[in-house]
Amino acid sequence: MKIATWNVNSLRVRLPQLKQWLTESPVDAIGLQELKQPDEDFPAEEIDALGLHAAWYGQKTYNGVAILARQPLEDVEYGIPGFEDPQRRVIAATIAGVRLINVYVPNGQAVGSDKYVYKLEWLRQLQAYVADALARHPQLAIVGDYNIAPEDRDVHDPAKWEGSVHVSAAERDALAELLRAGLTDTFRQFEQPDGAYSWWDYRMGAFRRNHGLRIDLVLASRELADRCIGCHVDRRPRTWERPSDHAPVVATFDIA
DNA sequence: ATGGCTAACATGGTTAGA
Repeated sequence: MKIATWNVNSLRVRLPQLKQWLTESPVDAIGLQELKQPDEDFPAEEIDALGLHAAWYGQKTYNGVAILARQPLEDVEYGIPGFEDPQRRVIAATIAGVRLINVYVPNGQAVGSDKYVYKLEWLRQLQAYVADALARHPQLAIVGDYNIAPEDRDVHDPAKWEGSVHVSAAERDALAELLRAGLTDTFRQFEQPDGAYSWWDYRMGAFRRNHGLRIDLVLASRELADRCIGCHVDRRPRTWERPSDHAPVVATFDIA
């Protein structure tokens, strides 16, 4: 079973690339972030034509998340229960017995800003949600754009980024808390090349120079992590015409 | 050099992303 995550940065613009990538690199399930479109614009027919089931939770202009899967989606949940949040950033579903939560963690803009405060509060809400989900679902994967680089090796120039948003201690602590609760960063279960990132700024030739961050993650519960047999970033779509600034990340599990 | 690019909304220039 292959589970992927991809921040498409506008599903309207990126639909052709999504279709191409899913055709070339079939996965069993994928979490998409930053749809940037209202629910009524979701390309349901085109996704159906790919042979995929889907659930989506969008909004105009900003945010928006979706799950696509080969098998039907069961027990779809929208947002974090009990957390009133006008920003649509979370969707969950069960696929072939695996619980999949797809998240678009707030950017945070700058340390100390209102958006940073919101990001940290949002992460606290996510921690509680995840603790509950882990208790209910032994086979749990939480994929998405975390907007946090877990460690300095996930940052192209740690000295330049030190203390700033995406790497600050409070953000990394929040992510570490998720891992302590019983999740594994599947990417780090395996030997990886240096400079493996999942996002590169559109500016400054950042992709060409590999000036990136690894902020898109596939986290897995113990039971699922034990069956994980690989995880990689697929940089190819970042080389295509009019790319998303994020690349897809794919984890493979030894499950039917 | 604190910008550089891209997308949405708008239909020029602002907001947001990371």
